[in-house]
Amino acid sequence: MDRRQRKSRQAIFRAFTELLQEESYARITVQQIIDLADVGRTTFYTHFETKDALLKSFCAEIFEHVFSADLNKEKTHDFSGEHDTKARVTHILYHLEEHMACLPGILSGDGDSVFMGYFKARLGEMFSESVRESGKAPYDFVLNHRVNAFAEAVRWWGRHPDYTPEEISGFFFETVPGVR
Amino acid sequence: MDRRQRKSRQAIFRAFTELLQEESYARITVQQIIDLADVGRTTFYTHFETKDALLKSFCAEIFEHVFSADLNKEKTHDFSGEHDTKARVTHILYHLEEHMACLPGILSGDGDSVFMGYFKARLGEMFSESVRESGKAPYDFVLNHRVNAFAEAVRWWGRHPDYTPEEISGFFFETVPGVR
DNA sequence: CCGTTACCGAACATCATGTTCGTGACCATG
DNA sequence: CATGGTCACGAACATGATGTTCGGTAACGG
Repeated sequence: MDRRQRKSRQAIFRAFTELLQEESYARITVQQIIDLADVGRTTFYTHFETKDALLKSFCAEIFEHVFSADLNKEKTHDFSGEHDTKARVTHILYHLEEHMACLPGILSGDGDSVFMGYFKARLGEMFSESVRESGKAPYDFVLNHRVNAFAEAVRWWGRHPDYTPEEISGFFFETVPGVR
Repeated sequence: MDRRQRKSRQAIFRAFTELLQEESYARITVQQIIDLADVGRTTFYTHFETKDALLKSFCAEIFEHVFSADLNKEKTHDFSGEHDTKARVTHILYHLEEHMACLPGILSGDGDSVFMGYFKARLGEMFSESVRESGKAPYDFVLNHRVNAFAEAVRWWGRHPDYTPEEISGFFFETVPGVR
């Protein structure tokens, strides 16, 4: 890829992350992004079709990072049973922590659905095998509950950033029993 | 209040609910509302400062209805302990069911935060006494989890409308143990 | 060195929100 | 019924954001 392309793309992402730490996604304008990134308006739109497309790429990149790192670890260790899931969850939290500063900006208002959409899809895969059909509640309901419980735990974390990943993980497993 | 005022206000609400059943809040324009309500643009803005203000009024009205009816019932019966909360929850679900058709429109994308903001605030009050400090997880975390679990149960219900309020209530208490 | 490709920036089109204003209809009083 | 005050009307306007077009310029890579 052309060096100029990389530079522009990088500058846009950089500016975007910076803005997200001070303002909610909905209130960030393309103008602010291109001013801070110091690229032309046209350049922005050749890289990203819309503002939403930027957010999507951004989220996709975060989660690829967060979850692929997790998969590597999984290959290396290959635990089984309860311990494995706990380790994975904690590990995910560690990787999410790196992007913590952006979370409030993304999660407030409009960007929420994009971010959570990606996140919950990934979590759904991860928890899908952990649900046992036991009571009357449909599989779907229970899976949905666990996915949301974890997503909300992360959101809660964003408002109480002083806790460690291990603590958050602990709170989650304590509050949502039955996860293996 | 002037009859003309009531008529306009009612017409706007009516049009809004109707539109919400077919389109997400974010995609509904003021133009659509005033066309369907058959009122002037000026009229709309004398009744509601902004489009968001309309949504807020709308949500406020729904929840006043849903929760105040619940409080009446509470006064009449005044159960205590587990049974009471279950009855209240089921009752809330019954009242929410009346507005079910609007939910997908409100919950997708932008309106979500307004609706959920109101909803969770109310639920927070309701569940606040039900949380016992037992494990390591902070009170705040546990309360947040229960509130969200219920809110998400309602959202799930919106995607699976064939279940009854009792069933949803049952799923909720089965999935989230420890609620009194 | 040269063709290709990306960037620039200013202007433009479009669309939705919210405002202004003069006019006319309605309503609650005397 | 009369009359003053309130509300509704609609067209035009201001604003602000998104996304597009285009001719010119500079950097890249072979």
